[in-house]
Amino acid sequence: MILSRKQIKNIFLFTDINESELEKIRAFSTYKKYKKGEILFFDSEPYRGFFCLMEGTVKLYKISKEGREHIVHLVYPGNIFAEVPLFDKYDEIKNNQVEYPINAMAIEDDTEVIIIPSIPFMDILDKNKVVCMKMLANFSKRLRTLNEHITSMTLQDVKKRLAQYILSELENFDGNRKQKTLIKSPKKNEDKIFIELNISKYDLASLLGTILETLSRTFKKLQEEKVIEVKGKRIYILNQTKLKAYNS
Amino acid sequence: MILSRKQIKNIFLFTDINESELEKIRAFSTYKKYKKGEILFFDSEPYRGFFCLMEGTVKLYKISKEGREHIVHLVYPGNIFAEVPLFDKYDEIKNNQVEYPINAMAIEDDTEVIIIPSIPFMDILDKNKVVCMKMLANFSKRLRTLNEHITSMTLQDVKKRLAQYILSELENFDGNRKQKTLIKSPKKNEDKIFIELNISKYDLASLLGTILETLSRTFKKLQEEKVIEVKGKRIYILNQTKLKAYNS
DNA sequence: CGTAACCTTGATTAAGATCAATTCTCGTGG
DNA sequence: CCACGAGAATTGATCTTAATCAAGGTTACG
Repeated sequence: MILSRKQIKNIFLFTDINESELEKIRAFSTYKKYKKGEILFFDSEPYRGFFCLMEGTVKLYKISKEGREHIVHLVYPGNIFAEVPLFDKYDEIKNNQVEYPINAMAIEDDTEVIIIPSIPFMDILDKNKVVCMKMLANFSKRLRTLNEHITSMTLQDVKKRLAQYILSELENFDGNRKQKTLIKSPKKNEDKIFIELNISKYDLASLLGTILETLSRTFKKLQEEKVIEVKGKRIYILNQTKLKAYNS
Repeated sequence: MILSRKQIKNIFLFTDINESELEKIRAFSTYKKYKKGEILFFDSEPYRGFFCLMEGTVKLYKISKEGREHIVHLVYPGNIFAEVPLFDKYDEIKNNQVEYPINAMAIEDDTEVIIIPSIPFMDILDKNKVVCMKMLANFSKRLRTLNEHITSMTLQDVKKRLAQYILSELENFDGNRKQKTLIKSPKKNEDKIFIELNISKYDLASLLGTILETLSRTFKKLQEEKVIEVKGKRIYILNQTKLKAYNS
C-alpha cells in the first residue's frame, strides 16, 4: 500500500512542503502497519531511517539489565521519531554503522507508519529551509519535554508525578495528540470532569518511572484523599485544586 | 570588553561561518564574566537570548519545591546553552513573553560567556545553512545525552550511575570538553590510572540525581570493593574491568 | 462462560533520603 | 609559619518511599 500525498501532509514536518517534493517523499518511503505489542525496532538494531506516525500510538522505551522497562516518550499521530541519528551520525549512516538508540513498540492495533530512508531525506532537507526549521522546532519541543521528564523523575515522588500526568491529560493536549484523543478527554458526565486513560496502567507506570503495583497504590491514595475516583480506564477529577497543589 | 572574531570561532556553532557574518555576531553580542557561584539566569526569568560558553563551566539545574537540586546538564567551553526557546517559542520571544526554562550557575571562577540576542541571530541562521545544520547536530547530541541521562536515573542505582560517570570521564571526552580537562585526565601516576574530578562532590551528587551523603557512601562502597581509591578530587582506578561490569 | 490479560492488595525488603554530629581541607590574615 | 574559620566531605542513626515477592480478583472478549 502507498499513502496519498494528502496523508503525508498530516505529518507536521511536511505540512508546508510543495507538491513535487511531497511526491518524492511518497516515492521513496515505505508504509507499514502494526498490531498492538509489535516491535517497530529494537535498541541497537541497525538504523534504516526515521518514522512518521500516521495512526495509533508508539512507545519509545529502554530496558534495564534486570528487565525493568522505562518509557522515555509516547508518540502520537502526526509526529516523527528516531530522527536523532540523522544529524549527529550522518556519516556513519552512509556506512551503515548506526543503530537505533531505543526500543519502539506499537501499543495500539492498526498503528500505521511510514519509514523515510536517510539519504533521500537529507536531500529534501537540504533544499527546504521550512523543513529544516520545522525539524529545529521539533527538537526544541522534545528537549523541553525531556527536561520536564527528567525533572519530575528526579525531584518528584510518584504521587506528584501521577498528579502531573492527570493534569497534563486534562489541560487539552497541545497538538501532540490527534483528534481522537482530543474528543475523548476531558469530558463531563453527571457533572463530573473525567479523563480516559489511553494507555494501559502497565505503560502508565513505566512512563512515570515506577511499577504497576506502586501505581495502583498511588491511585488508591489519591482516591482516599478524595482527589480522584478511578473507574477502570476512566478517572474522575473530584478536586482539581488539590490535584494542582501537589506540584506547588 | 569585546571578543575577537577568532575567539568567537571557538564556538562550534560558528567555526565555519564567513568573516562578515562573524563580524555581525561580534557586533550584536555582549560579553560577560562570572565568578564561581554566580547565577547567569534563573528558571522563569525573562528570556534575553542564548549563551555561548568561552571559558569555565556552567551547570544547568532545576530545584524542587523542597529545595533539592538536580543538575540536568554541565556545559563546557565551545558549547552553547539556553538556545531551545529560539525554535519553539520564537513568536513569543518577539513579544518578550518567554522565560528561561532552567537555572544556570557558573561553577568555576572566570567563567566567560557571550550572550546572543534572538532576533539578529535568527537572521544569521536564516542565511546560513551551515549554522542551521550545526544547530540540528547540536540538538541531536543533546537529545542523545538527555536520553541516556533519563535512562540511568530511572533504571540504574547510584552505584551504577557513579561507575558510569567515572568511566565516561576516563574514556577521553568526545570533544565536549576543552583541552584543559583533556590534559588533566586520565593520567598515570605510580602506575595507577586516575581521573581528577573537575566539579565539587556536591555537584557530582546533584548530577547523579542523589545527595552528597549518599555519594560519599557510594564512593566508600566502591573503595571497599577495591574498584577505586579516592584521594580528595583524585580517583584512582584500581579495577577497570569490574567498574565496567556494573553497567552490564 | 472460560481463559488470558490486566489490575489490585498484602507482607516484606532494600535503597536512598533526612537529620545530626564530626572531621577534613585549604586559603587568609596574624 | 601557624592558627583560625568557612566550606567541603564523611559518618552514623533513623525514617520513608518504593521495589519485590506472592496471591487473588476483575474485565474483556472470543
